[in-house]
Amino acid sequence: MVKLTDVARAAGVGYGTASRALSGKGPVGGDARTRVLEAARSLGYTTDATARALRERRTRSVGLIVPDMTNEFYTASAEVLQEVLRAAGHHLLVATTGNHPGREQEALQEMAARRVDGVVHVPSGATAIQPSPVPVVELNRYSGRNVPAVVSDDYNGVKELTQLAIDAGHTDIAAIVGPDAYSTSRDRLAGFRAAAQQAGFDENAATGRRLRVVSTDFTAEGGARAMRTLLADPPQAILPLSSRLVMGVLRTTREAGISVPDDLALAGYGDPDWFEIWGSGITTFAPPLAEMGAQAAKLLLDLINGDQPAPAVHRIPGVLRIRGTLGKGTPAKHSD
Amino acid sequence: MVKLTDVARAAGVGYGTASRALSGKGPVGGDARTRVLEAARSLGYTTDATARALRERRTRSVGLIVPDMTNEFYTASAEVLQEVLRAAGHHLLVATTGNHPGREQEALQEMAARRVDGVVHVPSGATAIQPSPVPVVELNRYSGRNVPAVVSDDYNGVKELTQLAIDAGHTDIAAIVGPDAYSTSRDRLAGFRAAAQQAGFDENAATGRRLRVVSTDFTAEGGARAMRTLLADPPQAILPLSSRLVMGVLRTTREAGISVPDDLALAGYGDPDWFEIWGSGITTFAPPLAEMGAQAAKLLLDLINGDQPAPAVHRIPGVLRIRGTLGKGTPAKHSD
DNA sequence: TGCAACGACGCAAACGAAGGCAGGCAAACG
DNA sequence: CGTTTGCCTGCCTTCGTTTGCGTCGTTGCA
Repeated sequence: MVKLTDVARAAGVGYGTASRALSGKGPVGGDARTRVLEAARSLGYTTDATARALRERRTRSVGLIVPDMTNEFYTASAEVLQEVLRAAGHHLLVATTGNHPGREQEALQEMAARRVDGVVHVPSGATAIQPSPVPVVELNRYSGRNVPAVVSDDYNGVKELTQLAIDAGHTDIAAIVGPDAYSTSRDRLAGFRAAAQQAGFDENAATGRRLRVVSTDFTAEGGARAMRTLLADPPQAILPLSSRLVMGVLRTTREAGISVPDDLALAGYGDPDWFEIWGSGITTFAPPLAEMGAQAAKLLLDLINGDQPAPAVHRIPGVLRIRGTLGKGTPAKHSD
Repeated sequence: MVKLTDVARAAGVGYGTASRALSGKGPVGGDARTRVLEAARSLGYTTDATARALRERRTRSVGLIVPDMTNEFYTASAEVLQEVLRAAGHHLLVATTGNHPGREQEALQEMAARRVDGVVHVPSGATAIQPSPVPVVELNRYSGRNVPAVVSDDYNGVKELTQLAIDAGHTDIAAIVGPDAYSTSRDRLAGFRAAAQQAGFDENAATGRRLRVVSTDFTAEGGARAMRTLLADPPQAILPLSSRLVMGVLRTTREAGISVPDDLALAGYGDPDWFEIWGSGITTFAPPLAEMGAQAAKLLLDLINGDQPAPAVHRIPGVLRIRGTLGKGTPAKHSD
């Protein structure tokens, strides 16, 4: 691997001069500059990022810690996050946790050991995670630690979505949510409850309007299981509040021969591209994944540059996609 | 940030001893060892990976270069790739190219500059990419350069898939493929042609059995466009040979009010989870994405360890998923 | 023509860890 | 009791880059 001293020797200058010529900082004669540049080009010199990182005390890299890389919910944000960071000269070090607090802690330590300039982190709910010595921005979920977070405005999104189901005339609505440990579960559930209770729904159907909540894990299998238990006394409308839960619910209805929306209305969460072409189209709340990624990147860059943004939860509004799965009574407003 | 000399001072030993105690290499007294370990623990010492990388001339990190992070086709491999590499003590540096040869070249250089120990690369078809000074394994596609590659056995997979369509009784079959620059397009197309021609299909329907091929780009929009042009003279069966092309085709048939499989039989490629629950289930060839990721990781680890595997294309067999979209004539064999 | 000032450039130190080398001390053996 | 052996240990150097400092030469102004 050709190094700076090789370039300097080839150009007939000291290595300090070569360094300055390459980096563009500090005064260097036009003649020497062109000789250095030419030598570097012809030798195929590329500056050693490990040595530079040691000297400069920064790596121009940031860590991304997500539960897994196959979930569009994370990768859609990650894609634009990566784009924004790359434009700012940073590269991405990725680790997955599978939602295990142990691996999450491990990943955080590994990132710190590698001296990344910052970390974007989808936190599990674990409270035992130790504070990181590098700037951290939370994405998708917030942990409650004193760290800025960028999330979707799930409370209002799911509230509106629920209102949509109510407006469609359904009087027996069930929501399926993920584990309470995740802020996403809590926010979505709160939005659901707010809309339903405001419309007079309660658990006992005292008013003739009934709401139910089933909690499971955030997987298709969890959704399928939850739906199966619901089958004993099926609601009129089901709200699986994550795209994987939607998947699970649809597997179960399919097996059970239940037609959506004819036998059961459905409104989902998330907007993977197949929602549009499934049956009559799945009505859903689409979180602003791209904007969230961009926002998280910007926040982290600010942090890296020494600015101290208030550690707050940034809730970005998403959009309702009104399609066919809520049945005939669905109003056409809000659609885009 | 606490460093080795801090630990050594706290433990009352020289920093060489501290280094040996921490790394476990070289003789160190039991007493000194425990003092060093204790000091490191209480100070929260974590060895500086940048300094270590400079000295050891390896980073314990590998680069992953993919077109984009939102495509399940890449992330499903990446997930297990990451798993295997992590188990071997390597971490992942990720770059996306958007299939731009320029950004691909740039990413390769960046990886080299960061002195990654190796690179896993989904190559675009560009021939102008310069050889990398670090070990490279190609994934999903092969470029023809002298580099080991791990791909799905698309030729045989698509050949069998096509045979399935033929066995179902369809006599007018069209395939939609991606750009010829990608090995995936060429292999899938070759498999399609092999099966069709062997069964007496040709472009002119001279034998009463007609095959058509439409080439477009590997996006849903490309698939939708291709399907729209096909609508002027619709085939009996359509084979969009990537999951995104399937998505595009289904968008068009939906808009046009064409029922799949009643009006048009379909067999796809890839197996995103929604294929199972779309309509009667999408019959498809599922490439072994997880195995490919694992295999690529193992190959790269061998390369890093100095072994020199023959630079060959490893084709891993996938599996046919026989579901409902090929229509009534579909035989039940081969299913799993 | 002399002096000052500034641009250009070489040399050296530092970033933090790892490993070679040599010295010291204790135990074991003659 | 002396010597050797071998483990333990501390110090020095190295990895490749950036940057501060000192020096030299040139130029401009009086």
